[in-house]
Amino acid sequence: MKLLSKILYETLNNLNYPNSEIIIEIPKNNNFGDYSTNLALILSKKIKKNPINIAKDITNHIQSLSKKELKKISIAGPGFINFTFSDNFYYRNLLNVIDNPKYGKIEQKKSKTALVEFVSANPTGPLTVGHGRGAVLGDTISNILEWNGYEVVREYYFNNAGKQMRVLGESVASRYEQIYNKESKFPDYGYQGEYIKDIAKLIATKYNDNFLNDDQNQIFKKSAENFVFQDIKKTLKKIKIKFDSFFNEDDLYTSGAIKKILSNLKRKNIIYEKDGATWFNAKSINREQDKVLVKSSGEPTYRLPDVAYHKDKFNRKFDLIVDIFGADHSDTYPDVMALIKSLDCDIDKMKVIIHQFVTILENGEKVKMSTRKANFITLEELCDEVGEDVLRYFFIMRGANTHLNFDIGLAKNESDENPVFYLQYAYARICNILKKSTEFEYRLNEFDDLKLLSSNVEKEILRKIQQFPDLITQIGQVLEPQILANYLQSLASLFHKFYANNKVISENEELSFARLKLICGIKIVLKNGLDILGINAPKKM
RNA sequence: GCACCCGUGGCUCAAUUGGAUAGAGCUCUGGAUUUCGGCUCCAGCGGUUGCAGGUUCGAAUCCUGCCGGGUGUACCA
Repeated sequence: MKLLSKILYETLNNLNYPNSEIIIEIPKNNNFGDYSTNLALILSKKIKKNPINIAKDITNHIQSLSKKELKKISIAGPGFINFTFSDNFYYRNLLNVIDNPKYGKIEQKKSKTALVEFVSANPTGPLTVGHGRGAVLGDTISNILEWNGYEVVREYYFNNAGKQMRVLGESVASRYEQIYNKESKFPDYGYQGEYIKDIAKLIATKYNDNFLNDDQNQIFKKSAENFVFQDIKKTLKKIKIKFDSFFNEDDLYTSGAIKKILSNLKRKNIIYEKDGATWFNAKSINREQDKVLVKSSGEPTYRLPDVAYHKDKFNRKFDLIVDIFGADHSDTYPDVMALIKSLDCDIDKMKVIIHQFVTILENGEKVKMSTRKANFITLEELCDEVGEDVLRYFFIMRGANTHLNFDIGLAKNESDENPVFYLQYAYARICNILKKSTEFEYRLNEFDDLKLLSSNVEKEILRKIQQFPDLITQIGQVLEPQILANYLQSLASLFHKFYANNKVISENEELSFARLKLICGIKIVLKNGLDILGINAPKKM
C-alpha cells in the first residue's frame, strides 16, 4: 500500500520519530478498517513511550494533512492504527484497472534479472509426480518474478555422464539382447520400466542385430538419453513449461571450471586431504560432518560440480538466483551454500525452496512409488488423467513446505469440491454476462460514476481488487504461490456471492454500467491471476 | 542415533510471516432459486492450534523438552 506507507513515512519524519520499517496489514476483521499498522507498538519499544500516545500523535498529524482518499482513522486495542479509505478512492482504482489489462504487473525501466533452476531431473526415466510439483512451482515462481519486473531465465541442470546413466545404458542393452533371445543378465539395479523395452525395440528396428555382441556400445546409453529427454520435454510441454536453458554438468569438466573451483577452495584453506580423498572441512562452519569432494579414485562426488555450477550462476551476474529442490536435497544444499559463500559469492542473492513430497491418493489409498522399480504413475499419466489446469493448480495450492496429498478422485471431480472449476466457472460466468451486454459496450465510456456500487459485497469486491498489486509484490518477495491461489478463491467466492443476489444487467441503466465495470475489473484480476498460475481462463466451460 | 520438514474442527487445508474474536471448503442438518449458466448462493453444527513449559503489550507462528508422522543420513546422484 504505497500511498499509506508514504503518508506514514512523512509523518514519522515530521514528528521526529525514529525511522522504522512500516508494516501495513489488512485486518482479518473488516470492522477494523481497510488497512492497519502496528507502527505505534513497534515505536513504543524503541523510544519507551506509551503506544497509545504515539498512535494519537500519528493520527492527529495525518488528520491535519486532510488527505481526501482517507475516510477514517482510528486507534484500537493496544495501539493499532486503522485506516478506512473513501469510496471514491476505490472507484478510481476500478476505472484504472479497466484501462490497464495488465493490472498488477510491475513494469520496470531497468529490469532486474533472475535465474530459476528447477526440475533438473537426470534423463534416466520419465518425470514423476514428485518432479511435477517442483516443475509447476518453478514455473509459477518464474511467472511471479516476471510480474515483479524481473527478466527470468528458466534453467534445467542435468548430468548425462554419471553412474545412473551407465546403469540405464546397461538396462537397455540387456533388453535389446532379450529381443534376440540372447541369454542376458539384467543388471541388479537396472531400470525396470516398460520404456526401457521401448528404447531397445527402437534400436532393434533401426539397426537390427548389429549391436548384439557389443553391449558396451555407446548407442544404448545415447539412445536412452535421447529418448528419455524427448519424453521429458513432451511432458513439460503438456503442462505448459518451457525452459530457456539446459545446463549440462559435463560442461563444467570440459571448461575446467571444476579444477578451478578446487584450486580456489584449496587457497581458501577449507578443504584438506585424507585417505587419498579431498574433504570439505564442514565441521569448521558448524556442519554435522566433513564431506568428501573428490574420492580417492580421483572422481569428484556430486557436491563439487554442484558448487561449480552455482559459481557459474553467480558469474552470470543475476540479481536473484532461485533453486527449487525436493526434500531429498534438504541435507545437501547447505554444504553447497557454505562452499559458495567461501568463494566470495553473495548468497543473500540466492533463495532455495525445498518442497516436500507428494502423496498420490487413489480411492483413499496411498500409491507408493519408485522410479527404478517402475511402479509409479508418471507425471504425464497424471496429467492425461486430470488435465493440465487441475494438475498445475493442485501442485501450488499448498505451501511448498507441506506434505501434499494429491487426491486423484477429487482432481477429476468436475464439481464444487474442485477449486479449479470454481475459479474457472466464475470467469466463464463473467464472460457470459459481458457477451449479453454487447449492446451496452459502445456506450460504456459515457458513465464513469460508480457511486451506485454501494452494497457490502460490491465494496468488498472493490477492496479485494485494490489489494491485487500489493499481493503480487508480497508473493514476489516470499515466493509462495499458494497465497495467490487463496486470493483468487476468495475473489471468485465474492463474485459468486454478488452474482447470486444481484442482476448485473437491468432496466436501471446507470446501475448496469456500474456493475458491468465491476465485473470487468474482476475479470481482469482473475485473468491475470490465472495467467500467473499458468491456468486457462475459459470463456465457456 | 543424528539432521531437516510437518502436526490446526470428523476430512483436506488457510491464517497477510509475531497481531485484534483462529478462517475456508468437504461431510452433516436446514433453507434459497420460474433470472445474465443450479459446476451457484445462505444459515447452523463443529476448536484448550499434538502435549508441557518459556520469551512479551500480544504466540498456531519464536525458544526448550517430550509425543506422533514424513524425508534424508555413502569416497551414490
